[in-house]
Amino acid sequence: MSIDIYVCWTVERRSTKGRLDMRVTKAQAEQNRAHIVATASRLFRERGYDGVGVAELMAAAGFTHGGFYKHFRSKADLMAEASASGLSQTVARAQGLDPAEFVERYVSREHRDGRSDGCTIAALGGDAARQPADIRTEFAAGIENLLTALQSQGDTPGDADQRAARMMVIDMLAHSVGAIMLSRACPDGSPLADEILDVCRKEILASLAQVNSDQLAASSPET
Amino acid sequence: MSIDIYVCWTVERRSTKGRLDMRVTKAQAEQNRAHIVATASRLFRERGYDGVGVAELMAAAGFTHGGFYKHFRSKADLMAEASASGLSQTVARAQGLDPAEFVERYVSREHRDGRSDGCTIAALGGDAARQPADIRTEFAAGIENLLTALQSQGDTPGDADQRAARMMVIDMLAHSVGAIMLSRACPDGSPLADEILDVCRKEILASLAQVNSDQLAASSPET
DNA sequence: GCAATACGATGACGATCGTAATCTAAAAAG
DNA sequence: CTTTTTAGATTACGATCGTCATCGTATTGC
Repeated sequence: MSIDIYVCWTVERRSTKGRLDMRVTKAQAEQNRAHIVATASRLFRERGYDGVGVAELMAAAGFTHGGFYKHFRSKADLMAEASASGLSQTVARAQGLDPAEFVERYVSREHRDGRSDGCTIAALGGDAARQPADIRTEFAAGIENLLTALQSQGDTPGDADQRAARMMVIDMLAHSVGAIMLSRACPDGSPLADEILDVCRKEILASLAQVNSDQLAASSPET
Repeated sequence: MSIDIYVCWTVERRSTKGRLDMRVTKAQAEQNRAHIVATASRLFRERGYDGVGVAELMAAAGFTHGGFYKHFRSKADLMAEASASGLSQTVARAQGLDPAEFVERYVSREHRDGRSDGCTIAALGGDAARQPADIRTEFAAGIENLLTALQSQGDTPGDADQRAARMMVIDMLAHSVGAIMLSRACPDGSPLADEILDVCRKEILASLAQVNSDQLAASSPET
């Protein structure tokens, strides 16, 4: 997943150092741009929007800071794009998972401890709330996409109460996000951090199971 | 609530401008320090730890930035103190509320739209995860205090399964925090933002009611 | 092939960042 | 009363911030 196929020809290029300045194919440039966005998405998740500067970001992608504004109109623009990229990655990973499977992976120590490769909502949701409208719009779209992805795999095949399924998924997502964020706010080896995760995973799965059994009961006419 | 009794003698003082530099009572200094912490707690909640500089912070409190290091060893120190202050405010407000009352106030539009006066966990939890250990320790302590405050008012009077009550409160808190953060990440007038809040409030209250009825059923010996 | 284009490097800009030294005068200590 | 202490203002440090101007060159459009 998220293989990051980007071959580091740029490093080679920069190793030639001094004066061998060479221009780059249109396709290469596009690829470079995508690589910058991917790098930004990772770095922002790790240290927050304000925690990474343009220069450091470009350096991490294998470039100098000068070329930045050939690709993006501002840092805020990149923030929006990197957010969208990260969010769609989360959506892609949720595809084909039923809610219980999603929760099992989402509310886990591995996810909590892997900020840079984890869910953008959990990593940057708190920061996004303070950002301009276009970034929050990306978040809303990402959340909406995640909802439909999770709903499509739900156990409600198809009838009028897809509304109930949507409600269930919204609630489950908020619950899972809250569990991760609360756990991450605690010190690293903290017992409370693990307790929060374990308790919430159990409770969320239980409430999913209960919804399913309610549905079963509703579908059988008697008792 | 949180009346901010701090009388603005400092403004008067600063209006005297130029050369009337006067020293301040030990009690005044202590009061000033507390005021700086309170101002920082509010500003940090509004704009994040990285979103407010020392100079702006001191100016907001009515001082120049020079005196800062007479009160705090570093900005990180103030961040820890401001966090602790904000967290204990949240705990104080939760005192005497049963879980349902807490949820009703917490998972609300008023709370979501009032970042600077709202819960520190919801406002800075995402940022805290990226901060040094001492700040996360403050958060863990604050969360623990909030848990006991909410548990003390729960409907479980006192027996061996206080563990169940604790689990319930942990789960409810993570759920509520997630709802607020998710809603805040959406654009200002967004329907999704309100939908998340409404759905989650309803579901959290429902699950609280169910826990209560389960308890009732368990306490009565037959059926 | 020639001219125009544009990616990326280099360097610099004003502003702001966290931190610190210096100074002043009144409160605290004696 | 004299001395010491210290809260807070002023000023300044070096680093970093986001942004931009300049330039060179290889790619692109003709």
